[in-house]
Amino acid sequence: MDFSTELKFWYRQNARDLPWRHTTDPYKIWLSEIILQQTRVDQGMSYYYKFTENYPTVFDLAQAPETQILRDWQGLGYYSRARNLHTTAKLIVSDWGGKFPTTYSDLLKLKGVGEYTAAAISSICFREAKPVVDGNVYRVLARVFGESTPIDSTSGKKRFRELAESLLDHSEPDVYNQAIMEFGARQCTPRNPNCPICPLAASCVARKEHKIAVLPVKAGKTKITERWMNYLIIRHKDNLYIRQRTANDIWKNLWEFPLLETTTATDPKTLMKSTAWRTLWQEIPFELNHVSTEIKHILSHQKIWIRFYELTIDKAIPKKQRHDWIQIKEEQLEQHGLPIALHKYITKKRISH
DNA sequence: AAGGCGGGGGC
DNA sequence: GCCCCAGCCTT
Repeated sequence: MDFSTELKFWYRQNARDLPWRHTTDPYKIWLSEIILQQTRVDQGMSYYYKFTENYPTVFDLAQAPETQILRDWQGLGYYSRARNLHTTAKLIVSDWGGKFPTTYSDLLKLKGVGEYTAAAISSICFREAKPVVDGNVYRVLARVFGESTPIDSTSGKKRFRELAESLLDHSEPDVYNQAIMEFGARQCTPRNPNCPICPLAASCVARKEHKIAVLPVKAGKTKITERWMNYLIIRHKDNLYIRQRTANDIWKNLWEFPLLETTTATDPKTLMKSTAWRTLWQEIPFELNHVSTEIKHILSHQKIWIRFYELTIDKAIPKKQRHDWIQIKEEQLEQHGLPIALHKYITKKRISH
């Protein structure tokens, strides 16, 4: 059996029953593909159900306010996906009459749809012969063919794309593409692949040359930067103050409490004597109720130390001194998408009360 | 061509 | 701790 036949044979016996495998509706497939970018199936599953239920059609998604979409995306990460999701939904309605484009090249023009996603949608929904090249495919091809060009280099991407092109099953691109990804996710796993029962073991170069552990090769190393965030949870009766993060930074367009970010670790005493603190409060009287311990929050490229200051005030902060904060009722907080570290802190508080 | 962008899970 | 996940966009 050749490569694609072997993979499809394996797939028909080992495919998981996943909800997006029961449809070829491009809207649903698009949703699932965006959700699954850099995301494990197990993690994305509940979000797929949430989005298909809350937004059954592209019209529902297009009409929804972005804040609501970000709230539903809360916790999934890479929030540009949610913003682009909204942008594209609106464009599909306005320029395409609510019907998705049917070709790879047209799909590729959509915000948030790159080569991988365009190939996935066009092959699964329209059987266009375009190979998907995702993390799974890099791993399977690198091992089976002993390809050691770094997958994060320009030349490596070209090599793997060409290799994938040459292997693509043109008669069933939809089945083949899902087969090779499923094979990478379940059989040829990053660590401890199940080589003893692998149908490709006999021809696998990495297996023969004992390179399973070193393939695929990745060249780049991400630099981790540290940040210190001090959040002010300011209560006035049953009101809270929040602001939206609008800068080109992590958590863009999500909501947060008033923030004092420092460039080094700063203990509460020092922070409350700093000019930043005094500038923020000016003459407003407040009562400090609680200061949390430092909470470590790890992102792929940042290590963030978060401390929460819980305060109450007797009089609402005058508009002039409110910076870009808005005042909301405490129960309205859940209508806003928060970084998951903030959401967890608030939720835990509520339970402990 | 390189770097930024989340959060969770496996080991 | 480190690595990886149905990647994409910006500079």
